[in-house]
Amino acid sequence: MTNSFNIDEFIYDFKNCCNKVQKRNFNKDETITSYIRNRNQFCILISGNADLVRYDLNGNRTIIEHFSENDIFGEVFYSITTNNELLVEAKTKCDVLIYNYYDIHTKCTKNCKFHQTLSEYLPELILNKITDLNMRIELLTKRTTRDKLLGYFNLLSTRNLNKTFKIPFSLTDLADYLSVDRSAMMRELKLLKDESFIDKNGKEITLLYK
Amino acid sequence: MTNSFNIDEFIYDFKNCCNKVQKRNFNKDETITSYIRNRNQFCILISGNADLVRYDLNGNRTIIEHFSENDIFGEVFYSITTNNELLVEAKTKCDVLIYNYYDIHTKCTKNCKFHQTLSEYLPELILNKITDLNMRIELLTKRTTRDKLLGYFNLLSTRNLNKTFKIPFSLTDLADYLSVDRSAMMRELKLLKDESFIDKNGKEITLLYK
DNA sequence: AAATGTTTGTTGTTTTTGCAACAGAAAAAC
DNA sequence: GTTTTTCTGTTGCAAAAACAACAAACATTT
Repeated sequence: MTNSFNIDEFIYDFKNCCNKVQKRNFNKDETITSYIRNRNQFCILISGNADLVRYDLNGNRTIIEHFSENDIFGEVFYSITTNNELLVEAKTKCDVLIYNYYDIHTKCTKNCKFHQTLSEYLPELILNKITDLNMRIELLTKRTTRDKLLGYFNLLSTRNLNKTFKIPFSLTDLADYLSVDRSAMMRELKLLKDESFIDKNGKEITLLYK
Repeated sequence: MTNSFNIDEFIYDFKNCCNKVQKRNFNKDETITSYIRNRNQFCILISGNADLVRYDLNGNRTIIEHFSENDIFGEVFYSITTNNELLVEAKTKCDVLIYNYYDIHTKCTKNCKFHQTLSEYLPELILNKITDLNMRIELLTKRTTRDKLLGYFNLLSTRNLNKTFKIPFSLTDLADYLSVDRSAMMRELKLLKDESFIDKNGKEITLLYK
Protein backbone atom coordinates (compact mmCIF):
# COMPACT_ATOMS: atom_id res chain seq x y z
CA MET A 1 0.00 0.00 0.00
CA THR A 2 1.34 3.43 -0.87
CA ASN A 3 0.38 6.74 0.64
CA SER A 4 1.95 9.97 1.78
CA PHE A 5 2.68 8.69 5.26
CA ASN A 6 6.39 8.98 5.97
CA ILE A 7 7.37 6.08 8.18
CA ASP A 8 10.98 7.17 8.70
CA GLU A 9 9.97 10.54 10.07
CA PHE A 10 7.36 8.85 12.17
CA ILE A 11 9.83 6.43 13.68
CA TYR A 12 12.21 9.28 14.39
CA ASP A 13 9.47 11.01 16.34
CA PHE A 14 8.68 7.85 18.17
CA LYS A 15 12.23 7.13 19.22
CA ASN A 16 12.57 10.54 20.73
CA CYS A 17 9.59 10.67 22.95
CA CYS A 18 6.63 8.48 23.44
CA ASN A 19 6.35 6.22 26.44
CA LYS A 20 2.93 4.74 25.70
CA VAL A 21 4.02 2.93 22.58
CA GLN A 22 5.97 -0.30 22.22
CA LYS A 23 8.04 -0.92 19.14
CA ARG A 24 8.63 -4.62 18.68
CA ASN A 25 10.43 -6.79 16.16
CA PHE A 26 9.29 -10.19 15.01
CA ASN A 27 10.92 -12.91 12.95
CA LYS A 28 9.28 -14.90 10.18
CA ASP A 29 6.60 -17.28 11.48
CA GLU A 30 6.39 -15.63 14.89
CA THR A 31 2.98 -14.72 16.26
CA ILE A 32 2.66 -10.96 16.54
CA THR A 33 -0.57 -11.02 18.49
CA SER A 34 -3.62 -13.17 19.06
CA TYR A 35 -7.11 -11.75 19.29
CA ILE A 36 -8.27 -13.21 22.56
CA ARG A 37 -10.15 -10.61 24.52
CA ASN A 38 -10.54 -6.95 23.99
CA ARG A 39 -7.45 -5.23 25.29
CA ASN A 40 -8.02 -2.42 22.77
CA GLN A 41 -4.72 -3.30 21.22
CA PHE A 42 -3.94 -1.31 18.10
CA CYS A 43 -0.95 -2.03 15.86
CA ILE A 44 0.77 -0.43 12.91
CA LEU A 45 2.96 -2.57 10.71
CA ILE A 46 6.01 -0.49 9.93
CA SER A 47 7.83 -3.00 7.79
CA GLY A 48 7.40 -6.56 6.67
CA ASN A 49 4.40 -8.72 5.84
CA ALA A 50 1.95 -10.42 8.13
CA ASP A 51 -1.37 -12.26 7.91
CA LEU A 52 -4.39 -12.37 10.14
CA VAL A 53 -5.32 -16.04 10.05
CA ARG A 54 -8.10 -18.12 11.48
CA TYR A 55 -7.88 -21.81 12.26
CA ASP A 56 -11.32 -23.34 12.51
CA LEU A 57 -12.39 -26.54 14.23
CA ASN A 58 -11.83 -28.60 11.05
CA GLY A 59 -8.27 -27.37 10.79
CA ASN A 60 -9.02 -25.12 7.85
CA ARG A 61 -6.72 -22.16 7.70
CA THR A 62 -8.08 -18.91 6.33
CA ILE A 63 -6.18 -15.72 5.66
CA ILE A 64 -8.67 -13.16 6.90
CA GLU A 65 -6.42 -10.25 6.01
CA HIS A 66 -2.99 -9.71 4.55
CA PHE A 67 -0.95 -6.84 5.96
CA SER A 68 1.97 -4.97 4.50
CA GLU A 69 3.77 -1.73 5.30
CA ASN A 70 1.54 0.94 6.90
CA ASP A 71 -1.37 -1.38 7.48
CA ILE A 72 -3.14 -1.24 10.79
CA PHE A 73 -4.68 -4.07 12.75
CA GLY A 74 -5.59 -5.09 16.26
CA GLU A 75 -8.14 -6.43 18.66
CA VAL A 76 -9.78 -3.04 18.90
CA PHE A 77 -11.37 -3.82 15.52
CA TYR A 78 -12.88 -7.08 16.77
CA SER A 79 -15.21 -6.14 19.58
CA ILE A 80 -17.55 -9.06 19.10
CA THR A 81 -16.21 -12.47 19.96
CA THR A 82 -15.58 -15.27 17.54
CA ASN A 83 -15.37 -18.98 18.27
CA ASN A 84 -12.20 -19.40 16.31
CA GLU A 85 -8.65 -18.55 17.07
CA LEU A 86 -7.42 -15.41 15.33
CA LEU A 87 -3.69 -14.88 15.06
CA VAL A 88 -1.48 -12.34 13.34
CA GLU A 89 1.50 -14.22 11.95
CA ALA A 90 4.66 -12.62 10.61
CA LYS A 91 5.38 -13.80 7.06
CA THR A 92 8.72 -11.99 7.00
CA LYS A 93 10.70 -10.04 9.55
CA CYS A 94 8.36 -7.38 10.92
CA ASP A 95 8.58 -4.10 12.81
CA VAL A 96 5.39 -3.27 14.63
CA LEU A 97 4.17 -0.41 16.80
CA ILE A 98 1.80 -1.62 19.49
CA TYR A 99 -0.31 0.48 21.81
CA ASN A 100 -3.76 0.96 23.27
CA TYR A 101 -6.14 2.56 20.78
CA TYR A 102 -7.60 4.94 23.32
CA ASP A 103 -4.16 6.28 24.23
CA ILE A 104 -3.99 8.05 20.90
CA HIS A 105 -6.64 10.47 21.99
CA THR A 106 -5.05 11.32 25.30
CA LYS A 107 -1.71 13.06 25.15
CA CYS A 108 1.18 11.27 26.75
CA THR A 109 2.97 12.77 29.74
CA LYS A 110 5.74 14.03 27.52
CA ASN A 111 3.23 15.74 25.22
CA CYS A 112 5.29 14.33 22.39
CA LYS A 113 5.44 14.96 18.67
CA PHE A 114 4.74 11.30 18.09
CA HIS A 115 1.14 11.77 19.16
CA GLN A 116 0.79 14.77 16.96
CA THR A 117 2.14 12.93 13.93
CA LEU A 118 0.02 9.90 14.66
CA SER A 119 -3.27 11.76 15.01
CA GLU A 120 -2.44 13.64 11.85
CA TYR A 121 -1.85 10.54 9.73
CA LEU A 122 -4.22 8.14 11.40
CA PRO A 123 -7.28 9.18 9.33
CA GLU A 124 -5.34 8.38 6.17
CA LEU A 125 -4.26 4.98 7.46
CA ILE A 126 -7.81 4.24 8.52
CA LEU A 127 -9.25 5.30 5.17
CA ASN A 128 -6.83 2.95 3.44
CA LYS A 129 -7.85 0.22 5.82
CA ILE A 130 -11.54 0.63 5.04
CA THR A 131 -10.84 0.69 1.32
CA ASP A 132 -8.89 -2.55 1.63
CA LEU A 133 -11.61 -4.22 3.66
CA ASN A 134 -14.26 -3.18 1.17
CA MET A 135 -12.29 -4.57 -1.73
CA ARG A 136 -11.78 -7.78 0.15
CA ILE A 137 -15.51 -8.08 0.75
CA GLU A 138 -16.20 -7.46 -2.91
CA LEU A 139 -13.86 -10.32 -3.77
CA LEU A 140 -15.22 -12.71 -1.19
CA THR A 141 -18.83 -12.13 -2.22
CA LYS A 142 -18.12 -13.34 -5.72
CA ARG A 143 -19.91 -16.63 -6.19
CA THR A 144 -17.39 -18.79 -8.00
CA THR A 145 -13.71 -19.56 -7.70
CA ARG A 146 -13.31 -18.28 -11.24
CA ASP A 147 -14.84 -14.90 -10.42
CA LYS A 148 -12.73 -14.59 -7.31
CA LEU A 149 -9.56 -15.30 -9.23
CA LEU A 150 -10.42 -12.91 -12.05
CA GLY A 151 -11.50 -10.25 -9.55
CA TYR A 152 -8.24 -10.56 -7.67
CA PHE A 153 -6.14 -10.57 -10.84
CA ASN A 154 -7.98 -7.49 -12.02
CA LEU A 155 -7.06 -5.77 -8.80
CA LEU A 156 -3.39 -6.71 -9.09
CA SER A 157 -3.35 -5.65 -12.72
CA THR A 158 -4.88 -2.27 -11.86
CA ARG A 159 -2.42 -1.75 -9.02
CA ASN A 160 0.58 -2.67 -11.17
CA LEU A 161 -0.70 -0.71 -14.19
CA ASN A 162 0.15 -3.80 -16.20
CA LYS A 163 -1.62 -6.81 -17.66
CA THR A 164 1.27 -8.91 -16.37
CA PHE A 165 2.00 -9.20 -12.65
CA LYS A 166 3.19 -11.60 -10.00
CA ILE A 167 0.94 -13.06 -7.34
CA PRO A 168 2.34 -11.77 -4.02
CA PHE A 169 1.38 -14.98 -2.22
CA SER A 170 2.26 -18.60 -2.53
CA LEU A 171 -0.57 -20.33 -4.39
CA THR A 172 -1.37 -22.19 -1.19
CA ASP A 173 -1.83 -18.88 0.60
CA LEU A 174 -3.80 -17.43 -2.30
CA ALA A 175 -6.34 -20.23 -1.88
CA ASP A 176 -6.57 -19.48 1.83
CA TYR A 177 -6.98 -15.80 1.01
CA LEU A 178 -9.78 -16.35 -1.50
CA SER A 179 -11.26 -18.89 0.88
CA VAL A 180 -11.37 -21.77 -1.58
CA ASP A 181 -9.85 -25.24 -1.75
CA ARG A 182 -6.35 -25.19 -3.17
CA SER A 183 -6.76 -28.06 -5.60
CA ALA A 184 -10.06 -26.67 -6.86
CA MET A 185 -8.32 -23.32 -7.37
CA MET A 186 -5.46 -24.97 -9.26
CA ARG A 187 -7.97 -26.72 -11.50
CA GLU A 188 -9.74 -23.42 -12.18
CA LEU A 189 -6.41 -21.72 -12.96
CA LYS A 190 -5.72 -24.42 -15.50
CA LEU A 191 -9.15 -23.97 -17.07
CA LEU A 192 -8.64 -20.20 -17.24
CA LYS A 193 -5.39 -20.85 -19.04
CA ASP A 194 -6.88 -23.47 -21.40
CA GLU A 195 -9.74 -21.11 -22.26
CA SER A 196 -7.26 -18.27 -22.92
CA PHE A 197 -8.52 -15.94 -20.22
CA ILE A 198 -5.07 -15.77 -18.69
CA ASP A 199 -1.51 -16.83 -19.28
CA LYS A 200 0.39 -18.30 -16.37
CA ASN A 201 4.03 -19.07 -15.63
CA GLY A 202 4.31 -20.10 -12.01
CA LYS A 203 3.14 -17.08 -10.08
CA GLU A 204 3.36 -14.70 -13.03
CA ILE A 205 -0.04 -14.02 -14.55
CA THR A 206 -1.00 -12.16 -17.73
CA LEU A 207 -4.57 -11.12 -18.40
CA LEU A 208 -5.53 -11.91 -21.99
CA TYR A 209 -9.08 -10.56 -22.15
CA LYS A 210 -10.33 -7.05 -22.95
CA MET B 1 -25.55 -0.53 15.71
CA THR B 2 -25.52 1.19 19.06
CA ASN B 3 -23.02 3.69 20.35
CA SER B 4 -22.86 6.91 22.30
CA PHE B 5 -23.34 9.10 19.25
CA ASN B 6 -26.39 11.31 19.75
CA ILE B 7 -28.02 11.83 16.37
CA ASP B 8 -30.66 14.30 17.56
CA GLU B 9 -28.08 16.64 18.95
CA PHE B 10 -26.04 16.17 15.82
CA ILE B 11 -28.93 17.07 13.55
CA TYR B 12 -29.68 20.09 15.63
CA ASP B 13 -26.14 21.29 15.11
CA PHE B 14 -26.39 20.61 11.44
CA LYS B 15 -29.62 22.52 10.93
CA ASN B 16 -28.20 25.58 12.53
CA CYS B 17 -25.05 26.04 10.63
CA CYS B 18 -23.24 23.97 8.10
CA ASN B 19 -23.30 24.83 4.44
CA LYS B 20 -21.05 22.05 3.18
CA VAL B 21 -23.39 19.25 4.07
CA GLN B 22 -26.53 18.08 2.32
CA LYS B 23 -29.25 16.36 4.27
CA ARG B 24 -31.43 14.31 1.96
CA ASN B 25 -34.45 12.05 2.33
CA PHE B 26 -35.10 8.91 0.34
CA ASN B 27 -38.10 6.63 0.01
CA LYS B 28 -38.04 2.84 0.01
CA ASP B 29 -36.41 1.39 -3.12
CA GLU B 30 -34.84 4.69 -4.17
CA THR B 31 -31.15 4.77 -5.05
CA ILE B 32 -29.25 6.83 -2.52
CA THR B 33 -26.03 6.88 -4.48
CA SER B 34 -24.11 4.87 -7.03
CA TYR B 35 -20.35 4.32 -6.84
CA ILE B 36 -19.25 5.44 -10.25
CA ARG B 37 -16.10 7.49 -9.96
CA ASN B 38 -14.36 8.90 -6.99
CA ARG B 39 -16.10 12.08 -5.96
CA ASN B 40 -14.94 11.47 -2.37
CA GLN B 41 -18.55 11.25 -1.35
CA PHE B 42 -19.05 10.35 2.28
CA CYS B 43 -22.44 9.57 3.78
CA ILE B 44 -23.91 8.99 7.22
CA LEU B 45 -27.19 7.16 7.49
CA ILE B 46 -29.20 8.99 10.12
CA SER B 47 -32.29 6.85 10.03
CA GLY B 48 -33.61 3.92 8.03
CA ASN B 49 -32.03 0.91 6.42
CA ALA B 50 -30.10 0.65 3.19
CA ASP B 51 -27.98 -1.88 1.32
CA LEU B 52 -24.90 -1.58 -0.81
CA VAL B 53 -25.64 -3.99 -3.62
CA ARG B 54 -23.75 -5.24 -6.64
CA TYR B 55 -25.34 -6.54 -9.80
CA ASP B 56 -22.90 -8.64 -11.77
CA LEU B 57 -22.97 -9.57 -15.44
CA ASN B 58 -24.95 -12.78 -14.76
CA GLY B 59 -27.64 -10.79 -12.97
CA ASN B 60 -26.61 -12.05 -9.56
CA ARG B 61 -27.44 -9.60 -6.86
CA THR B 62 -25.17 -9.43 -3.85
CA ILE B 63 -25.64 -7.40 -0.72
CA ILE B 64 -22.12 -6.17 -0.12
CA GLU B 65 -23.05 -4.31 3.03
CA HIS B 66 -26.17 -3.67 5.05
CA PHE B 67 -26.48 -0.25 6.66
CA SER B 68 -28.58 0.89 9.57
CA GLU B 69 -28.67 3.97 11.80
CA ASN B 70 -25.27 5.64 12.28
CA ASP B 71 -23.52 3.59 9.62
CA ILE B 72 -21.22 5.36 7.23
CA PHE B 73 -20.65 4.63 3.56
CA GLY B 74 -19.54 6.30 0.37
CA GLU B 75 -17.37 6.28 -2.69
CA VAL B 76 -14.44 7.55 -0.68
CA PHE B 77 -14.04 3.99 0.62
CA TYR B 78 -13.83 2.53 -2.89
CA SER B 79 -10.82 4.09 -4.51
CA ILE B 80 -10.08 1.22 -6.85
CA THR B 81 -12.51 0.57 -9.65
CA THR B 82 -14.71 -2.44 -10.01
CA ASN B 83 -16.34 -3.77 -13.16
CA ASN B 84 -19.72 -4.10 -11.56
CA GLU B 85 -22.36 -1.59 -10.70
CA LEU B 86 -22.44 -0.68 -7.02
CA LEU B 87 -25.58 0.98 -5.71
CA VAL B 88 -26.80 2.01 -2.30
CA GLU B 89 -30.52 1.24 -2.18
CA ALA B 90 -32.93 2.44 0.50
CA LYS B 91 -34.78 -0.50 2.06
CA THR B 92 -36.99 1.84 4.10
CA LYS B 93 -37.41 5.60 4.27
CA CYS B 94 -33.93 7.01 4.88
CA ASP B 95 -32.37 10.23 6.11
CA VAL B 96 -28.83 10.68 4.91
CA LEU B 97 -26.10 13.27 5.38
CA ILE B 98 -23.96 13.62 2.28
CA TYR B 99 -20.75 15.56 1.91
CA ASN B 100 -17.21 15.45 0.65
CA TYR B 101 -14.93 13.47 2.95
CA TYR B 102 -12.14 15.99 2.77
CA ASP B 103 -14.42 18.83 3.84
CA ILE B 104 -14.51 17.41 7.35
CA HIS B 105 -10.92 18.36 7.89
CA THR B 106 -11.31 21.92 6.70
CA LYS B 107 -13.57 24.13 8.73
CA CYS B 108 -16.56 25.60 6.94
CA THR B 109 -16.88 29.34 6.48
CA LYS B 110 -19.29 29.56 9.38
CA ASN B 111 -16.83 27.72 11.65
CA CYS B 112 -19.83 25.75 12.85
CA LYS B 113 -20.46 23.43 15.74
CA PHE B 114 -21.46 20.74 13.27
CA HIS B 115 -17.88 20.29 12.22
CA GLN B 116 -16.76 20.12 15.79
CA THR B 117 -19.34 17.47 16.66
CA LEU B 118 -18.58 15.50 13.54
CA SER B 119 -14.84 15.38 14.01
CA GLU B 120 -15.42 14.39 17.61
CA TYR B 121 -17.65 11.44 16.82
CA LEU B 122 -16.21 10.38 13.50
CA PRO B 123 -13.50 8.15 15.01
CA GLU B 124 -16.18 6.22 16.86
CA LEU B 125 -18.30 5.79 13.75
CA ILE B 126 -15.24 4.69 11.81
CA LEU B 127 -14.18 2.21 14.48
CA ASN B 128 -17.66 0.69 14.35
CA LYS B 129 -17.41 0.55 10.60
CA ILE B 130 -14.13 -1.35 10.66
CA THR B 131 -15.49 -3.75 13.27
CA ASP B 132 -18.51 -4.43 11.07
CA LEU B 133 -16.39 -4.98 7.98
CA ASN B 134 -14.11 -7.37 9.84
CA MET B 135 -17.02 -9.40 11.10
CA ARG B 136 -18.45 -9.53 7.63
CA ILE B 137 -15.14 -10.83 6.27
CA GLU B 138 -15.02 -13.48 8.97
CA LEU B 139 -18.50 -14.62 7.92
CA LEU B 140 -17.75 -14.61 4.21
CA THR B 141 -14.53 -16.58 4.60
CA LYS B 142 -16.40 -19.47 6.17
CA ARG B 143 -16.31 -22.35 3.75
CA THR B 144 -19.82 -23.76 3.86
CA THR B 145 -23.32 -22.35 3.82
CA ARG B 146 -23.90 -24.07 7.16
CA ASP B 147 -20.95 -22.31 8.79
CA LYS B 148 -22.04 -18.97 7.36
CA LEU B 149 -25.55 -19.40 8.71
CA LEU B 150 -24.37 -20.51 12.15
CA GLY B 151 -21.78 -17.74 12.25
CA TYR B 152 -24.38 -15.14 11.39
CA PHE B 153 -26.91 -16.53 13.85
CA ASN B 154 -24.26 -16.52 16.54
CA LEU B 155 -23.66 -12.86 15.86
CA LEU B 156 -27.36 -11.99 16.05
CA SER B 157 -27.72 -14.03 19.22
CA THR B 158 -24.76 -12.25 20.82
CA ARG B 159 -26.11 -8.85 19.82
CA ASN B 160 -29.58 -9.61 21.14
CA LEU B 161 -28.26 -11.29 24.28
CA ASN B 162 -30.75 -14.04 23.54
CA LYS B 163 -30.76 -17.49 21.94
CA THR B 164 -33.93 -16.45 20.12
CA PHE B 165 -33.92 -13.60 17.62
CA LYS B 166 -35.42 -12.48 14.34
CA ILE B 167 -33.50 -12.33 11.10
CA PRO B 168 -33.49 -8.62 10.11
CA PHE B 169 -33.61 -9.47 6.40
CA SER B 170 -35.97 -11.30 4.14
CA LEU B 171 -34.58 -14.78 3.55
CA THR B 172 -33.99 -13.81 -0.05
CA ASP B 173 -31.82 -10.92 1.11
CA LEU B 174 -30.07 -13.08 3.69
CA ALA B 175 -28.91 -15.37 0.89
CA ASP B 176 -27.64 -12.36 -1.04
CA TYR B 177 -25.89 -11.15 2.11
CA LEU B 178 -24.18 -14.46 2.82
CA SER B 179 -23.41 -14.72 -0.89
CA VAL B 180 -25.04 -18.11 -1.40
CA ASP B 181 -27.85 -19.47 -3.52
CA ARG B 182 -31.22 -18.98 -1.89
CA SER B 183 -32.59 -22.45 -2.47
CA ALA B 184 -29.37 -24.04 -1.24
CA MET B 185 -29.59 -21.88 1.84
CA MET B 186 -33.21 -22.89 2.46
CA ARG B 187 -32.21 -26.54 2.17
CA GLU B 188 -29.43 -26.00 4.69
CA LEU B 189 -31.80 -24.22 7.07
CA LYS B 190 -34.08 -27.22 6.92
CA LEU B 191 -31.21 -29.59 7.63
CA LEU B 192 -30.10 -27.45 10.60
CA LYS B 193 -33.63 -27.70 11.92
CA ASP B 194 -33.90 -31.45 11.28
CA GLU B 195 -30.58 -32.02 13.01
CA SER B 196 -31.70 -29.90 16.00
CA PHE B 197 -29.05 -27.21 15.67
CA ILE B 198 -31.71 -24.54 15.45
CA ASP B 199 -35.41 -24.03 15.73
CA LYS B 200 -37.09 -21.93 13.11
CA ASN B 201 -40.48 -20.25 12.75
CA GLY B 202 -40.42 -18.08 9.68
CA LYS B 203 -37.71 -15.53 10.39
CA GLU B 204 -37.50 -16.28 14.10
CA ILE B 205 -34.55 -18.47 14.95
CA THR B 206 -33.57 -20.16 18.21
CA LEU B 207 -30.12 -21.62 18.73
CA LEU B 208 -30.37 -25.04 20.38
CA TYR B 209 -26.69 -25.91 20.81
CA LYS B 210 -24.30 -25.08 23.66
C1' DA C 1 -61.94 -8.12 -2.12
C1' DA C 2 -59.57 -9.16 -6.28
C1' DA C 3 -55.54 -8.99 -8.67
C1' DT C 4 -50.74 -8.60 -8.82
C1' DG C 5 -46.30 -9.11 -7.19
C1' DT C 6 -43.01 -10.87 -3.89
C1' DT C 7 -41.26 -14.17 -0.57
C1' DT C 8 -41.02 -18.74 1.25
C1' DG C 9 -40.58 -23.46 0.97
C1' DT C 10 -39.52 -27.53 -1.78
C1' DT C 11 -37.23 -30.77 -4.94
C1' DG C 12 -34.80 -32.97 -9.11
C1' DT C 13 -30.79 -32.28 -11.85
C1' DT C 14 -26.39 -30.36 -13.15
C1' DT C 15 -22.25 -28.10 -12.05
C1' DT C 16 -18.86 -26.74 -9.01
C1' DT C 17 -16.18 -27.37 -5.11
C1' DG C 18 -13.96 -29.96 -1.52
C1' DC C 19 -11.32 -33.95 -0.06
C1' DA C 20 -7.66 -37.16 -0.43
C1' DA C 21 -3.75 -38.71 -2.24
C1' DC C 22 0.51 -38.55 -4.77
C1' DA C 23 4.60 -37.19 -7.63
C1' DG C 24 7.75 -33.80 -9.11
C1' DA C 25 9.78 -29.07 -8.40
C1' DA C 26 11.49 -25.70 -5.55
C1' DA C 27 13.05 -23.86 -1.33
C1' DA C 28 14.96 -24.19 3.19
C1' DA C 29 17.66 -26.44 6.59
C1' DC C 30 21.53 -28.89 7.90
C1' DG D 1 25.86 -30.42 -1.48
C1' DT D 2 22.62 -33.46 0.51
C1' DT D 3 18.53 -34.00 3.13
C1' DT D 4 14.22 -32.43 4.55
C1' DT D 5 10.38 -29.73 4.09
C1' DT D 6 7.19 -27.01 1.69
C1' DC D 7 4.88 -25.83 -2.59
C1' DT D 8 2.97 -26.87 -7.12
C1' DG D 9 0.43 -29.44 -10.21
C1' DT D 10 -2.76 -33.23 -11.10
C1' DT D 11 -6.62 -36.51 -10.69
C1' DG D 12 -10.70 -39.60 -9.14
C1' DC D 13 -14.35 -39.44 -6.27
C1' DA D 14 -17.63 -37.59 -2.88
C1' DA D 15 -20.07 -33.80 -1.16
C1' DA D 16 -22.00 -29.40 -1.53
C1' DA D 17 -23.85 -25.73 -3.92
C1' DA D 18 -26.00 -23.68 -7.93
C1' DC D 19 -29.62 -23.75 -11.22
C1' DA D 20 -34.29 -24.23 -12.49
C1' DA D 21 -38.85 -24.60 -11.81
C1' DC D 22 -43.11 -24.53 -9.28
C1' DA D 23 -46.78 -24.08 -5.68
C1' DA D 24 -48.31 -22.01 -1.59
C1' DA D 25 -48.20 -18.12 1.64
C1' DC D 26 -47.98 -13.49 2.30
C1' DA D 27 -48.02 -8.40 1.01
C1' DT D 28 -49.23 -4.69 -1.69
C1' DT D 29 -51.85 -2.27 -4.89
C1' DT D 30 -55.99 -0.93 -7.05
